[in-house]
Amino acid sequence: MNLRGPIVDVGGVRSASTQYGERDCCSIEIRPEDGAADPVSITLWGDWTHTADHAAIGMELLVTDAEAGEYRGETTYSTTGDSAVVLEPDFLVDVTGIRSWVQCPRMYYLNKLSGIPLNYPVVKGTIVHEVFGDLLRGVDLEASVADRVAEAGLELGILGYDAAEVADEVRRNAAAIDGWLAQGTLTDGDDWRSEYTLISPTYGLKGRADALRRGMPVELKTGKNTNREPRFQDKIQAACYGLMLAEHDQQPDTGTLLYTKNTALDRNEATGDLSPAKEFSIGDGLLDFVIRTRNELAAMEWHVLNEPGDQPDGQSGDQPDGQSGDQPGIPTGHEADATCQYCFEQDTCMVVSGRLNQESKAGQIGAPLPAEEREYVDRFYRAIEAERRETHAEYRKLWEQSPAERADDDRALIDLDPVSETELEGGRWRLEARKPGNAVSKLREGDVALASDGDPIAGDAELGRIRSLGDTVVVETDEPVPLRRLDVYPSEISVDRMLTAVHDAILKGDERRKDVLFDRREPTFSGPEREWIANNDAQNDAVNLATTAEDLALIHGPPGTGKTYTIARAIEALVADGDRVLLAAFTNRAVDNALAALRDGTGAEGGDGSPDGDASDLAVPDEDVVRVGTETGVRGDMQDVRIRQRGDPTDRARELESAGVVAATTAACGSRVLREQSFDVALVDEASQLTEPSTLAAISLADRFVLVGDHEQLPPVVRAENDLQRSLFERLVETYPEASVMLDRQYRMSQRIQAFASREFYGGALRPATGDVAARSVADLVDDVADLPPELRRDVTLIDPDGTRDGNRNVREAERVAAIVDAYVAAGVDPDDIGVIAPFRAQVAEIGRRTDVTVDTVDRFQGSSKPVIVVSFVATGELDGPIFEDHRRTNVALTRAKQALVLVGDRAALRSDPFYTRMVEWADR
DNA sequence: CCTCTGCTGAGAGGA
Repeated sequence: MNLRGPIVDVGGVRSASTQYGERDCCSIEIRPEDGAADPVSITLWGDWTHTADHAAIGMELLVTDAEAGEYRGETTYSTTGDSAVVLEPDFLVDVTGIRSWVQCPRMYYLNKLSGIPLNYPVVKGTIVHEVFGDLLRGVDLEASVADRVAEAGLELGILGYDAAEVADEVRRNAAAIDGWLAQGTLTDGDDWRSEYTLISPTYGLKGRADALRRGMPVELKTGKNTNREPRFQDKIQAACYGLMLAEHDQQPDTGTLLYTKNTALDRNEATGDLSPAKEFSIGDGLLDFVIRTRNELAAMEWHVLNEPGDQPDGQSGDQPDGQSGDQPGIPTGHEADATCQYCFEQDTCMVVSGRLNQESKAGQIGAPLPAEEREYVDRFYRAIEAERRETHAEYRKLWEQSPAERADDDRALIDLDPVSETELEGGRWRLEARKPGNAVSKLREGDVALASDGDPIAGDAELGRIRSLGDTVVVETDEPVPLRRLDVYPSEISVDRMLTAVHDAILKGDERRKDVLFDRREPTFSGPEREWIANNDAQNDAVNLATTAEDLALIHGPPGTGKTYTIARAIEALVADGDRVLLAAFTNRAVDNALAALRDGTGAEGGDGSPDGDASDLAVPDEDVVRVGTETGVRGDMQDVRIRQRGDPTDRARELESAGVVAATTAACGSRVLREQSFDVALVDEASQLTEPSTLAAISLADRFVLVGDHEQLPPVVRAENDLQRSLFERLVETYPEASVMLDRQYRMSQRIQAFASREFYGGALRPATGDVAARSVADLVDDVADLPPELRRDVTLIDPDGTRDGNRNVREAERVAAIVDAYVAAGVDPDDIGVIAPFRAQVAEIGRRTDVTVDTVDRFQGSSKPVIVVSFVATGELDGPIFEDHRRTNVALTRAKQALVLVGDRAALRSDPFYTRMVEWADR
């Protein structure tokens, strides 16, 4: 039987006499998650006491194949020969993490912190792996090499390599594979599968095997190994995949490692140490070792989040015993018996240890960073790791949900009806399935998703890309799978990139920059003030702030104040001054919006936000602009400036390096290619929706930076509650008010509509830009106001439909909202001019069933506007819940309207809160 | 109780 639950007590390791002789054992008490409230005792025998050494109260423990026994009238449990003991099984460790951990735990930490930079061996390795996959799929070697080298054009170009020399080297590596395959190893009976994604809920592991041959893992290594044996960490990697295959009821007993630099195929097989393929047996002992190693790693990660430890204050840093006593969860290297002298990470290791004053086996180089900077790294490291845990929770949905929960959840499409599996050119597959009824999900075209036969864990599953999501679902994969289910595949890329951004900014960052970030130095400005924008002083000030900043400038743009227009003018001005500019934002939509404004020389939304609506004469020519992003991420009309990865290395690199303006999401700023670029100025839009580390990813690439945002609108989207919730923009606006300017004239809302938001959020400073804007009224939208029902003739109105909240819906309110929309349309308002906003997706769906106009959540409405906005509040009784407590969300909802705003909600519920009471009084006036 | 977008998928090397 399997036992699982949080640990409530860990006993000491003792020796016991058994029929097999003296054996070590250790008792652990857990509170089983199912059944009785009483803790149960489990005795871990033999090598599992190693895991007991790493266990702590509060950790989750799983013991498989435990055996029940009786001791002094109580049922106790113990491990058996088949048992596995797993700590924190919900923490999904990457196989590559285990690989580096067995070399040295500190290497695991360093890889995570600093990321793997753009370098040639790694890029080449990736290409060889792709060629390997192609060969297994039957693609011609020459065609594959040419194609895969071309695909890596941009990265190779940045590294200064030319296609022919890379192709030569790849060909030599591939020849070793090809030769091995041809040697007769690939017999008729062989069944191959390339790039197999594996997730193991039992062992808390995930990863992707290069290939399976007859169910046995095959790992490709593009390096050389002249030893008779495979490298230990390589064996461990392959063994991890073997372990995870147990989840599929397969028990591989052999692993193969293919070292492609070992090209001496002509050597005698019997003596030939240089054969590329090395086999090894995967025995139970090795698998148990893998699990124990994973437990060590998972335990260390648990300590990061659950033991705050001393602040690294510079005094308690040197722990003589070699333990990272004051920084739990930060490996020192003493855990391993690796030799630092031979380690390629030795220098990095010593520098990081020196900077952060960490204990490390390799020793320290250089002076420690100031305590406040070390504290900063520590704080964000923890916050980001907490966010990683939340990502792991999303993986859990792949196996944990009951069918009913799954039907409610929108992270997967289930009960698909497979239609066809078609082989494409290059051996890939196109899977098609019919979607039942009106199933909706978070999946989007272009997303990477897990296609499966209905069971993504134990069944047949392939990672692929969604091509189409109409009535039929189309997915492209490497191997065919009966497409019955499609799941969102959670990605840790965002958290990984936040971590490297903190590393780059603090450990490698410029001192002057850090002085400003840590409030040790006031930002300065120099140079002449010029007139860039007539008729709007705040916008003009904002551009001047951006052009004269020697450190940073902050532009606070409330709703409708012409943020995008100002950004475009600021970039033009900077480019005119000879600066190279990075334009970044959190979402692809915001990047493309700002880029569009820059390219057509006006503001977005047809000049909304521009004082005169004139095109600028400084417009940046298209050939100087490059958009970095994926094909599906980038808007259609920006594809012409999107840089392709594929192509001649020299051409691609020149295209990027010669661009005066590079536009990308902050996530893309953390990519290996952009981390190699540098800019004079980084301008970040939607900065108030960015976590501090994400902002760092963009601004670390530039000497100076400009942040544009509005901290009175929506904050960053994060899963965990911690330091990531506050944006750098908000922090800096508070620290350096004199480095910021607020755009105070808005081009959207009527006087009546903007009054509440202006008073509540902007200290009354927000005002209509012109008399025409102020005078906007519902009368502008209809021939005769008398055609509207009396309550809708007002520009702002509150309607109480006397409904009842049911979960996240309110049916009666939804009906009333639909009736209001109908009344506007009947009076002659264009349905395209009406938008409906609700706090919950359930209510959005409820209203959407009753009307054809745009209905969406607040979050999705941010950044756009409509002449008529109807807001459904849903709540009755009490206004509890964070969705109402964060008033910024209400600010966004109310400020989408230009001419007419209708609030639909329960008057009594709204009056239960002072803020909403003021809103009701404003609407009723 | 909830809202939500990024990621080319992860992982690719070196005595």
